[in-house]
Amino acid sequence: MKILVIEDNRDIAANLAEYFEPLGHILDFAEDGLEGVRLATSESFDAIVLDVMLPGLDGFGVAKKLRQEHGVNTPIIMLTARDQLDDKLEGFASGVDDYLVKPFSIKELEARLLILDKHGPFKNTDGLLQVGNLEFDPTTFDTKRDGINLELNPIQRKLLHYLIRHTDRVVTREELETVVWGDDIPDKDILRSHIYSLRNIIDKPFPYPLLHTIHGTGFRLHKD
Amino acid sequence: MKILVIEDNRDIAANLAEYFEPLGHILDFAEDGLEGVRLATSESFDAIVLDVMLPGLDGFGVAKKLRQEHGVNTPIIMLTARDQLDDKLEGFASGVDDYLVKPFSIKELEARLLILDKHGPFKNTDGLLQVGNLEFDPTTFDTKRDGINLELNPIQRKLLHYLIRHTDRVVTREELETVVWGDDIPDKDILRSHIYSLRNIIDKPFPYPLLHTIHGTGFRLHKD
DNA sequence: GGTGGTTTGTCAAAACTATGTCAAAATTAA
DNA sequence: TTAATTTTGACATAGTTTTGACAAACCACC
Repeated sequence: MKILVIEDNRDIAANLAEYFEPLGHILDFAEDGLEGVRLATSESFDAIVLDVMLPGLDGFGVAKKLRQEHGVNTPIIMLTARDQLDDKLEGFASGVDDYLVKPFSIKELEARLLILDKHGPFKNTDGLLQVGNLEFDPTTFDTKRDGINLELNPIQRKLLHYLIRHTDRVVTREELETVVWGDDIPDKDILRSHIYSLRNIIDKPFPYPLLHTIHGTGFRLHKD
Repeated sequence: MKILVIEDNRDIAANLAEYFEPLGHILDFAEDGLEGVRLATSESFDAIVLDVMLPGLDGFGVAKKLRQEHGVNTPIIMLTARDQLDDKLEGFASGVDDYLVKPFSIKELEARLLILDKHGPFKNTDGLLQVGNLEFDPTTFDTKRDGINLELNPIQRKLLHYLIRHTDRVVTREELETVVWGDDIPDKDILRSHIYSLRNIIDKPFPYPLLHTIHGTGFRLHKD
């Protein structure tokens, strides 16, 4: 299984790695809530282990953000220090799938993770992002408009993924450049070419465009 | 939801009825293990609430019977008086999906039932896995496509097993490398050769390929 | 409403990188 | 030792990204 661990306590994180990695699982770590959200939305995992107490955005916030804003439906197990019913209910209300109270047994965590894995991909199809008739599935990379399959290359995918997650909002050129190149933003204005080619695929063959230019600022993906 | 409650304590049963029925759920009751098995196999439920301590066949026995002998994969939530790790692990090993320690909060039970409902019945994982006409049995390693037996070597098996468990999802090179070599990922790009040889076996002799390359990211096993 | 500077769109060729292919060498297991 | 498996490297191919040059659109100012 590929598991995302969102936990600021390095001892716990190290323990999990030590136990699960030799069993053939792949763990990724985030040390705070926002980093967790970033990872959970940019890659695909089989499960997320989420601590409640985190610097910045707490566990409930992370779960809500993932479920409501990003349409991520990866199973989440929440870890908490307090065995309080209200915490659990708040967790479940935030979209959490299971709940473990610290100190927890790593074997119980394993058993619960395996259960979540067995349940497999969810029956509902959210996780699928869409604007109007354009849709993008971040786990399979399937991209369609009007039911027609579109083929994107890696940069086009990153751009569309970011744009579609921020549908209707104006996204600056710098944001997009950071999404694609991280901190090594090229000095030339290469983004232009990529936006051009993205448009050729997602807009050109269709009656009206979804990707609009905001002169002097950036771009905006929206219907109408 | 339609819920089967297997519980010999009438007070608890009455409480559950009192709480859940007004919420629109339908409850059926069994007072011992065998009666529970009989009901669970003769009707279809969305979830089963199962006490461990039962006259005759106990909860573990009921779960095992349902899963192994009757192939019932309705989600089961187990109730126990003791908060012992071994009990929980035995429960999970018997095929139970969740676990609650008495005295439990009825609201927590409700939250957990709703989650199980959202997940639906789990897929059988010890049975064979398949995509299209390709099948792989993780216990015997039998591999077939179009009914024709295929011979895989250990690395090819690991790759196929991982890919087929994540059918349709884009799997990164890094994931596959971790699956095969753990933390000692070779510095050269050896994976390429193994994918090549895996393809020679599972795709080359057949009219259309199932293993697709996602340039810049990894691979994806899927039909069409 | 024209004018000049700036930003963005267009496109194809060049530079680059990732992947496919295969056979021989090295390693490991029987 | 023999047989099977795994690694290596070399070359071919396919796909991606960058570049640069020109055109069009936009904006601010007169």
